[in-house]
Amino acid sequence: MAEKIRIKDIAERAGVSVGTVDRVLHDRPNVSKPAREKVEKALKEMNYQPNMYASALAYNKAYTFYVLIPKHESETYWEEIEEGARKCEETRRDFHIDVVVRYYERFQDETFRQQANEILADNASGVVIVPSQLEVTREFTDQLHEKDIPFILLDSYMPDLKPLSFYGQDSFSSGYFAAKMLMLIANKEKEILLMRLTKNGRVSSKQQDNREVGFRHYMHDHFPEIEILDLDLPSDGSKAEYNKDLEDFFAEHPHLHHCITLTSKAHIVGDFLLKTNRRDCQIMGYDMVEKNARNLREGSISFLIAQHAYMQGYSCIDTLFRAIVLKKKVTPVNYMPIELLSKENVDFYRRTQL
Amino acid sequence: MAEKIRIKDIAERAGVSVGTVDRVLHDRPNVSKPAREKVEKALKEMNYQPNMYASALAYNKAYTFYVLIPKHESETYWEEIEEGARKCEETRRDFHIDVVVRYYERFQDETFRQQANEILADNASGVVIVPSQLEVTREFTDQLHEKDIPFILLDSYMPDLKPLSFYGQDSFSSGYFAAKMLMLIANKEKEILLMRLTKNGRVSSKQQDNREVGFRHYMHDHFPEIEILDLDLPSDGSKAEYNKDLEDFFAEHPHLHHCITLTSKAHIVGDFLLKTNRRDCQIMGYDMVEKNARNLREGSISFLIAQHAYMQGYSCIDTLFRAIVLKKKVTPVNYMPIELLSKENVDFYRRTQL
DNA sequence: TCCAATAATGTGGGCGTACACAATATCTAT
DNA sequence: ATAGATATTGTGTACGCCCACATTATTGGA
Repeated sequence: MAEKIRIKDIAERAGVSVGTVDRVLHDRPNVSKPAREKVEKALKEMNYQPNMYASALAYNKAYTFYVLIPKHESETYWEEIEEGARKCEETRRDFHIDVVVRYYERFQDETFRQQANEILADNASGVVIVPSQLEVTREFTDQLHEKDIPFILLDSYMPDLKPLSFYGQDSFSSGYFAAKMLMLIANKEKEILLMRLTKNGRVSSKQQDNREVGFRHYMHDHFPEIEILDLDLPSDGSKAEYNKDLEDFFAEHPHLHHCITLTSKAHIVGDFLLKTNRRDCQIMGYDMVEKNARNLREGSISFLIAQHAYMQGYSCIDTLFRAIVLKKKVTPVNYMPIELLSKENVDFYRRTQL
Repeated sequence: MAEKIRIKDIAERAGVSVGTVDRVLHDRPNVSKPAREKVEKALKEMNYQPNMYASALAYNKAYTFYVLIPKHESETYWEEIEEGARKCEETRRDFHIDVVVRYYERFQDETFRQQANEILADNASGVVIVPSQLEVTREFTDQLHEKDIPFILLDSYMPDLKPLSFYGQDSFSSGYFAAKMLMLIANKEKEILLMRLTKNGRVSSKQQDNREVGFRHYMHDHFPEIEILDLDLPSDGSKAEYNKDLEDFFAEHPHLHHCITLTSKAHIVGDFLLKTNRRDCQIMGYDMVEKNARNLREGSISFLIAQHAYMQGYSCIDTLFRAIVLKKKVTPVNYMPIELLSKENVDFYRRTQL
């Protein structure tokens, strides 16, 4: 059974004191070459693994991790991420981990900058960032690099910024997969609807954009003859506006039977269909938020693609923890699973396996 | 921000010594009623949460968790479970957790009994059991109850045995879901093939059996006109035997285009189809083992249903750990997600999110 | 060669908790 | 009231590691 090797055992084997072993372990100065070599040899031979709990206890140091994400309402993808992060804070409580969440307004760079500056002023131990536009995000990460503060990118991958790690879904593959699934039920159609959320005429997130590329890619390769109709809804519209837009659209296209959105707002269409009693249209969308789950169970949404938002939030904080507190190496790029949910398996989709 | 409240702080607030607080915390005798009340009041008011790492350090006690599973080869569902359990052992190493895996032969009760007895003799702190037949399993769990050794059931749920917890997939729902997915691609068929693995003419596991119930249930409800052809292969057959049986079957049924198996052996059919160059037959099966993954990527398997075997092994050990070492409450029934894998999303299926 | 400066090494206290044991306080029977 | 038993409370040490400080060895300059 795996013997517990302590620093003391290493010291004895190497014929030095625990202080010297400690210096070697932490790469601190004032160790003679022969001593260092003896210790390193003993370390390797005995396969020393530090007891991280004793270590954390002795350090007795507090860490503050900041999370910078878009402002959001309840029952959203972002909220799930936040809850996952909070859960990790709780799990690691005994290591003195504090998680502070800060919000910025999408498309308002100033709010991003302001929050970024506050985080910099507060001397964070690490940061999780849901990127805004590349340039304004870079302003922030450059300063973080300067201050040697590790950060993780969440949701949107920008390798140029050299993050410690990335968590999110491969949007292209996810859109590609979504198309495949939609075509299992819609392969006989002449036209399908792609509902998008836009802000000032632009698609409202890089994720949505990339998913669309993957989606169209699949359609082009496998079903070039199917026409993809676009319907853009304002990302900050009201229920009434949405219903009017949808009403108009469906009036124009009475033979439409399949609709997909690459956002978490499938429930807008689902509610509309239920309300107007259209039972001959199937919908597909993203994210296991409560409103979507309800539609899925009732049958007004056929498929959802989920991405373990809760787990993403959890993993980001836990990765900062492992990198900064435990000083372990971490995986630089983490694509989350692309999961298909339907009425039949949605009840087994769980927040976390732990 | 969350202030760290220590036993010492509680002692001061309650006006007693740390020893008394310790006695209250561990429900040990020799505490006067007024003292106990003062301490409990302070505990509640200050919301004391023990530092489990300091606690583990002080306990300095070793725990041995046994895992009793069927004997298996590499690249199987069982092996993944074993690896997950090992991973958890490593993660919790600093708590002195040892995981010992024992194997029994399926359908040979004697081997199960023998391993069970050894585990009992070794004084396990906790046990994870993949159940054999109900009665022989009960013999074991009765003794565990008698010795107050907690155990977790894995894969097959037997509530009568009163386990501490259960991990596994809901087999009925999983078979039901499998049928739905198969019917997305096979809804125009007159007949489909259900390939089963049997031992002495009986289906070789309770899981497989229950999945079949769910599967047939869906078919009966939604596609009663489709004929389900059975083909039973021996669970311990050779590649040559399999190929011969399949050859015979396909000769008899030249118009068969869809095949499903509710076991992890879809790759047997996949390899056969590749080898005999039959490109017009689509397969569905279970479990993300390497052989299946290869077939999936090459296109000879269309869908797999996965159940996070690795995570199941991990969670079982971690649950024993949380219950026994940390003395926390644990969830009694844990159904794992029912996940759909296809060529397009298989690369993002990950062993663990942590 | 000797002393001061510096490099190398060793030692002890503390992190929060558990538990054995020492030190009191309370009670019972004489 | 007092010895002796028992119930209650307090204290000190250990767990493995980190780090400040004390101690010892080595070096270089006069």
